[in-house]
Amino acid sequence: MADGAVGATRRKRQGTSNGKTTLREVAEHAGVSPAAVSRAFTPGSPISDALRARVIEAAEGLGYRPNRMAAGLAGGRSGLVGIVADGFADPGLLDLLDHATRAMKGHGLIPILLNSEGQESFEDIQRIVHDYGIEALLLLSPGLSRRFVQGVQKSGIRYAHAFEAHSADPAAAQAGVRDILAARLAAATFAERGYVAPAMIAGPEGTRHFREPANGFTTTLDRLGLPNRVVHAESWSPDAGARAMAGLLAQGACDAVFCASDTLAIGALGAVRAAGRAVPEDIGLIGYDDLAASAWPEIDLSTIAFPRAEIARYCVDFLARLRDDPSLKPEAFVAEPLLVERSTLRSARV
Amino acid sequence: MADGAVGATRRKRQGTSNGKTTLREVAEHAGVSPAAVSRAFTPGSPISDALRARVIEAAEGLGYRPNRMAAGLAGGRSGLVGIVADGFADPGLLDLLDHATRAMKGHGLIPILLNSEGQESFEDIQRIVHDYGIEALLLLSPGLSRRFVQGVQKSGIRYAHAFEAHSADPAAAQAGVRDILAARLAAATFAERGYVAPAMIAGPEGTRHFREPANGFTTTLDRLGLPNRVVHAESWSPDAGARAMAGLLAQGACDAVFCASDTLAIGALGAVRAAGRAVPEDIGLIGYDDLAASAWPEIDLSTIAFPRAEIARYCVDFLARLRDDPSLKPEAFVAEPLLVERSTLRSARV
DNA sequence: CTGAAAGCGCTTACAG
DNA sequence: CTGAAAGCGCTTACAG
Repeated sequence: MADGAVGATRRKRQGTSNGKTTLREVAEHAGVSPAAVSRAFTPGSPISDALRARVIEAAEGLGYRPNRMAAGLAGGRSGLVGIVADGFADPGLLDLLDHATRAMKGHGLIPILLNSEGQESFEDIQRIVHDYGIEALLLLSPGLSRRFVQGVQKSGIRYAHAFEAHSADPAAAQAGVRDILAARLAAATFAERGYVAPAMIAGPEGTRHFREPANGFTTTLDRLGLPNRVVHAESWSPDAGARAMAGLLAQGACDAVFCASDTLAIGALGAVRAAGRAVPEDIGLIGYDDLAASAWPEIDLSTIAFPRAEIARYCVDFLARLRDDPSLKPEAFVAEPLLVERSTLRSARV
Repeated sequence: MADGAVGATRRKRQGTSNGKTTLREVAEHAGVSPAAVSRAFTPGSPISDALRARVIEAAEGLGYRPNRMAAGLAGGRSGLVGIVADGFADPGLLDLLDHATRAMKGHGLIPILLNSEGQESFEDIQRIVHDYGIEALLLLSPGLSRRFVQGVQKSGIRYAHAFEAHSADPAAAQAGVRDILAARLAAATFAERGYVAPAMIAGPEGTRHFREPANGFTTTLDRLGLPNRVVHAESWSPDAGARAMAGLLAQGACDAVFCASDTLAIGALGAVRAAGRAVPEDIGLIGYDDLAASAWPEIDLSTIAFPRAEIARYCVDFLARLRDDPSLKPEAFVAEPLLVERSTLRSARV
């Protein structure tokens, strides 16, 4: 019967049915068991090609789509992955979000956006993961505390981590540029361009990305016999960058500044100009991120690229593979820091 | 018994249980029916204060949290709302996302990020809504086609729409600035500042935001007896803005330009300077959005504000109210366009 | 490879 | 107000 009359149920219920075809109806129309329908839609399930074909045909005829919530409940595979993000003032996040969501779509994964701005503790996130049967977490947040990351680690929740890249024996899947290498590159570049007193504006204290790049920066410069110093910005905003730069300028004695992010560098750039100093002659500037805005002619910032597209894709692909093979070992994708040459750096001495 | 032994089930299953307490266990510990536990957690359910208190106590003791997936399946209230977004190159979206997700958290709603960039048809979105029992849609996308919006409308899916604001008899909940008023304000401002040949760089043809602002712009200028013209950018990117501006400049005969977005205006600004013309003396510029970047000293763009925080919050709050009262009628929140005065406009004639 | 059955963790008409 | 029961739409050991 084409009208799909289902065995009389005692009462009409609302549920999420939404007037949509259910697995049971497909089973009846195809003349198979419900289990067969389920198997037909589950890759790797034990089912013959013939049976599967029959099911698929009936399903298409009825416009059937498995209800993922029910599948998640029954089988634990909701297809939901939580994107933990903060730093909503940094356009780089938007880019990451764009790439990550596109990659997820390719894997049939659905992104839940977990805004961890402010003091979202790991426990809060963990609760949501439980409440919704979220399968994995994608950490897209540079501002995550060590405590948070350790919490995720211990919880056993699957995850991948952008903004983290320790090539040796990673504790979890991660992808990123190694901050220390970026900092070394910046330091070496300043030296090569003839700057003699480089400084660094690092991110706010307490961030996981603070110590490593600062070390890379000072160590390299020490080795080259150049003076150097590191100050912190109070946040990642351009304003914070401008204030830090103003402070550096007030103390004199610096002619090049590496900023831990492009947002910081953009603020610093404004501060340098406001102080009547010339970029890149008086002051050289290197950012870190290569935001779209950094390429605008008004900004035109020399910076170290952070390959957001590759990193987002790598993390999502890893999560998708992990889903098919839970025994997968953590891996790291380490991108090389790359200098994007624009106008805030003197050219190399010839 | 504190160990919560549950009646012997025939087999161990994995499910999403995750080792977490279930409703049944709470019921047993509290010595009440499962229904009572469910009711205790559902505002407005028929349950005595005494019973509820007893349940809540047991629940807290066990660290119980209702599984939202199961609740969604059984009751149709998943708490999931889909954010339909595109334009991931525009930082304004990130801002909107930030405000919307924060507002949702306040209502216990969870955001699913639906990236509609490219050609995501309404049918695709509808499928996801079904698959996951998404309760409502928040349209945060300026680039949605009329077809898409009509599809949502007809589908009966609940939604709220940012970037839309027709005060009279709204067909659905919407919030935004009326483009036509923004365009009129820009036109009037140019006239007041003594510009004599204003032009407008509108968004790409085909966008829902094209015709209305263009009309507002030209009509106002016609009435004031000033020449005017409208060109389209090929996209919303700064590059597209720069190309449109270059085109305008090449033809001469314009001394002020209203851009349909700040991203466009930022590109236009670069093009004006690249052509060796002075802003705001030779060419006045007004953008639309008031992005964070527009306030950077290097940009310092005069623009018409789009109150993203209020708009995002309004939409989310509406969705939350609609959830509690499905009979709620659609409403519109119309924000007044407001000129943010910066350096790309001559000052008023004295 | 298949099907019947139990179960995932909740909700809600129904009958007190 | 309460509880027993049926149901939401799927999955997966179990026993062929």
